Amino acid sequence: MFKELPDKINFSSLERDVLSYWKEHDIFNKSITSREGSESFTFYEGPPTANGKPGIHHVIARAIKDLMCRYKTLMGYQVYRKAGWDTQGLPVEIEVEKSLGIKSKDDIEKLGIEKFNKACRDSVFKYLGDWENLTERMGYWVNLKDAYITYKNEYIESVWWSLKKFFDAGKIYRGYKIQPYCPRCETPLSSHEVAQGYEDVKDPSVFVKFKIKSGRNLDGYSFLVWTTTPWTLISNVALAVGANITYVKLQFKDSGEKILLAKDRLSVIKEEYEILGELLGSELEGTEYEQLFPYIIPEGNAFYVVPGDFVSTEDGSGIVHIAPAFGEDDYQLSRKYNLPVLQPVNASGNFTPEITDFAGRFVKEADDDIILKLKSEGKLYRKEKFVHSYPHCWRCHSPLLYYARESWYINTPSYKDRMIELNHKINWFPPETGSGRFGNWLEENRDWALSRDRYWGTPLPIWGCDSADSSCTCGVKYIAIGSIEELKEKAVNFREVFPTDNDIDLHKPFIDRIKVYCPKGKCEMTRVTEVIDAWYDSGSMPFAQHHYPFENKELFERNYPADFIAEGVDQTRGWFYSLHAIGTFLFNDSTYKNLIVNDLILDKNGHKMSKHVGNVVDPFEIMDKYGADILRWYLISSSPPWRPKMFNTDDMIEIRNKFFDTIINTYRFFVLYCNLSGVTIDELRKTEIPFNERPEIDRWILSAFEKTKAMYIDLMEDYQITKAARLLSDFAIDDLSNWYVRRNRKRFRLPENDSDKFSAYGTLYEVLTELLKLISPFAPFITEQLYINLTGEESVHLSFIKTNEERIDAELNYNMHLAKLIVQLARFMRVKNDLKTRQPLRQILISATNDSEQEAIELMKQIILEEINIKELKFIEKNSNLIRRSAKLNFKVAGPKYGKDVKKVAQLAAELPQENINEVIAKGNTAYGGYDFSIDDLLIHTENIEGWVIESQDNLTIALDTKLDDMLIAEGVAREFISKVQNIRKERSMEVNDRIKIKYLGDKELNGIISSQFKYISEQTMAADLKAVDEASLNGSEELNINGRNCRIVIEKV
RNA sequence: GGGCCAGUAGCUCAGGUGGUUAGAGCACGCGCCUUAUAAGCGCGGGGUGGGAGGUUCAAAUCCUCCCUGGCCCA
Repeated sequence: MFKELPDKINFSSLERDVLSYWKEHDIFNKSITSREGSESFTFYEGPPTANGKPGIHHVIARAIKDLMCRYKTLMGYQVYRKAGWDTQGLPVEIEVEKSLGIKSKDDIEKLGIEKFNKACRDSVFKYLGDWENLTERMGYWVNLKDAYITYKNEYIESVWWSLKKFFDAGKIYRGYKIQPYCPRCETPLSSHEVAQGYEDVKDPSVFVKFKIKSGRNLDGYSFLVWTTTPWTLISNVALAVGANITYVKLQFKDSGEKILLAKDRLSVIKEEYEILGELLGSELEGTEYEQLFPYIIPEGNAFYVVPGDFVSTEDGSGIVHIAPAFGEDDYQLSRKYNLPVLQPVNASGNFTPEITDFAGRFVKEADDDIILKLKSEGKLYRKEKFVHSYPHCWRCHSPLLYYARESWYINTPSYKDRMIELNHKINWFPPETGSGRFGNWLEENRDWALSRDRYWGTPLPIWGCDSADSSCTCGVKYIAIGSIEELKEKAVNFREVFPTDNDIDLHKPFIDRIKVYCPKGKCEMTRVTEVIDAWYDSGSMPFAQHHYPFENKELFERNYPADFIAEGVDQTRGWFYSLHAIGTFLFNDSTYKNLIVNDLILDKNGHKMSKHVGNVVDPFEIMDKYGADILRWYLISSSPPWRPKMFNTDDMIEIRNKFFDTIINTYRFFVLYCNLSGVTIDELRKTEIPFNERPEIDRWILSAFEKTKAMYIDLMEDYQITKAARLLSDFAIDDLSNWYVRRNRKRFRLPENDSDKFSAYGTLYEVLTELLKLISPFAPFITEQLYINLTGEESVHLSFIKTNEERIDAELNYNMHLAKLIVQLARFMRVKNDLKTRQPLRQILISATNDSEQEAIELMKQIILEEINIKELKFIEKNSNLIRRSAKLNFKVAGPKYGKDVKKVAQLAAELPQENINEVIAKGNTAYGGYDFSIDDLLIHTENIEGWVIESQDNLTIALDTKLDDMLIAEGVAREFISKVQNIRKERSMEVNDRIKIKYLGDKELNGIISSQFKYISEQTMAADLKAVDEASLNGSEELNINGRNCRIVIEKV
């Protein structure tokens, strides 16, 4: 007996049952061990930070990862799936700062780094439970027990190994550069961190007047200068102009004030003016002006005009203010012209005491007062506010400042070309993310700002000579340490800091206490203070997760590079980049071969989900309500994952009703009849009918299924998961359920030993079980339950997808397509002529366009006739002169042939006389209006068949014989009567094999018809008794309308 | 300001190497089929294919510009 399903399935509880089954039977583990020795499919898990709650957007990425891994397992690959956690870096520190009520680095120092880092370590897995629950509940198979954790010594050691490689190759250097800097966290940020944090803000936009000191005929003029960061004006040392830009001298009509600006930027001047002359930027070079804010008097030459090739006339005034400490271009210019650098801002972003008016104030907040001061001194021309996107700290949301700072860099541009080259090998889904967003990023690759002036991170394993500048003559400034072993060897005081190996903790503050000997042995070295960017940690996971190269060498090599990764689009310049940058250098190969990028999940109305707005969807709630299968199916099938998705729960109901209920009901149907007739799995095996002996319709569904499977595999191999899901849905609903099962219901009720019945059982069984395999990567729960019930095997996820492409019969598929088309047309005609399908008709007449089509229809005859309830199918001779046809030009063929004449030719084709049409059908071509038409040039439609009502579509034309005789009418009545009885049975929830007694009373004619159809009606309705009775025996009767005749009826269960 | 993506029915989405009635599902109305189905089928209403140009015999599809939205960058 097959297990029956309850009428109402609670997906959520079914899924929980499956989860405990998996756990109990260790199915996940078996899905890996059972593939021992097979080719491996390598997947890398991008580590999430477990100190934030998981959301719905995590479900989509994990659903994608899971389904590809499950699919590859079904295809026979061995797929290791090691989980991982990103546990270090600023996000963790910020959480801890919040919970400890700490606001700055000073507070951390006061608390003590040891305590602070311990708190970080403890907080890392704050939401671990939520993450594990989500992972398990949604059915994401990943090995959580053996997860890599980035703060572990082993992990850090591998990272050190890689850093030493970079260092020894001369790729890591200490540099002085303008960096985006978070004044709150007091640390520089890497470019990919900056990329995370753009926000729209309202900033001041001011035009300032710089008064010219002396110059050729420029006395009394001021330079008009535009800036959006007034606070940097205090540090101004120069102005830049474009050498080839034309500038104008103008005078305001009202005030008489004289101003200089680029000619192309005159639109910024609002009042009336007069132009007094033009000159080129190059002529302005060297012009001196008065210092705007004389708080600090710099040494050396300053306050004059220099040329800058970055100056444009796109916005502003065409004159750019230069503050070398606060801009990349500015800094480069200061190097070139030996300009002084004014840096009156401290590490917290506050003005230093020299700036008397603003001392101690945060620079951005001083903007407004600086503007006021400019105004009161008559130096302000105009101020506005404007909204633009400005980088903010991606964790604490403070606006970033651009600072000249010293820190450590990786010289990634030195191998940028190789990164670009290797990127071409990667299959990006969608490709435009790889070529556009990622490709452009590589093209403009910058040095990776590696170091962070923070605490909870992988310490940069670089030690510097304590006396490098003065007494020491060894000449070794810095060395990198690449392993614990190496550290032990070179350390001065290893056992003092770490008495035993168990005490080793590579983090601050301990590691900072270790001194090492200079390689020349003369002096001691101290570790630099910085930790590294946490993105470097995650980008090291391919090797660090296996503690390579210290352990698992072979394991790593077998699993590098990854065949597949998947994450959100926000990782493009995050994890995708760090993997690529590290992998390219270390292994000279792309770290991943294929990747699926998923976009954001928005709310129903296309807005970003945010706690603030309160439109966040809780994945647990959704899974409780609809189930993980449906959620997963929805996320993958509703639109390609790389398009922003508007999350709408209504769509999930539709998916359940249409797709999942159809699968489940197909299963129910199969099980119902198997159990009724006592057919078991064993019996199915014993009674298997050879493929070639099965009826056409069985061979058709198997052929259609194999075709679907082949397409599915093609799509999945190409990571087209959305199309694959839709394909399965279409097959299950249209072909399997609504055509095959519906058409063959009767065969499932045939008497016991009928081979036709066994063929139907066997066919449906096979398609159903195999189909469940294909669906299982997407919806792992329900498929598991049904598959186990059907096969008695341990798990669908341990099975193999096998192809039987030789069963694909293209001709048969086409024939069935034709049959469906004819059926559709016939139904349409019935509706038009008010003839319901239950009324049998005498004959259908079909005009086939050619012999092969006629043959095809002949083969499908039985199916067509049954489906539309017609007695006979006949063909009209294709050259019968009863047929009136019309022709239309086939543009696709005729277009290229006739070119400009095509319109004229189309006109001729439309008016082609009947004889010519007949000729072209008979001979293949005909001459008309000076053109020779071949059959391929034309689309021929049947307009009419004399004496018939017809309908046509494409090349098919059908006619119905709508005349009824007594026999047909009687049969129609019988079918109507049966249908009514069946409906009553259904309403009363009778079992399929319950026997009944029917008493009825109609008019004389109706009674006659029913009794003449006695056998047919009794059989169909499972009636043990069917008799006409009189008024008196009709207690509790129901009133029926049988094709316009009244009839009363009583039905009783026997 | 630059890059990428999207704009097709009230909603969600197909199609897209140019070929002349632009499709599906949901929702709405009418009808049909059915003792597996909350399913299915037919018909109907519903579309300036974001807008404007251009190339072409022919553009939803190719090109240019613009508009709107999203993401990314400066």
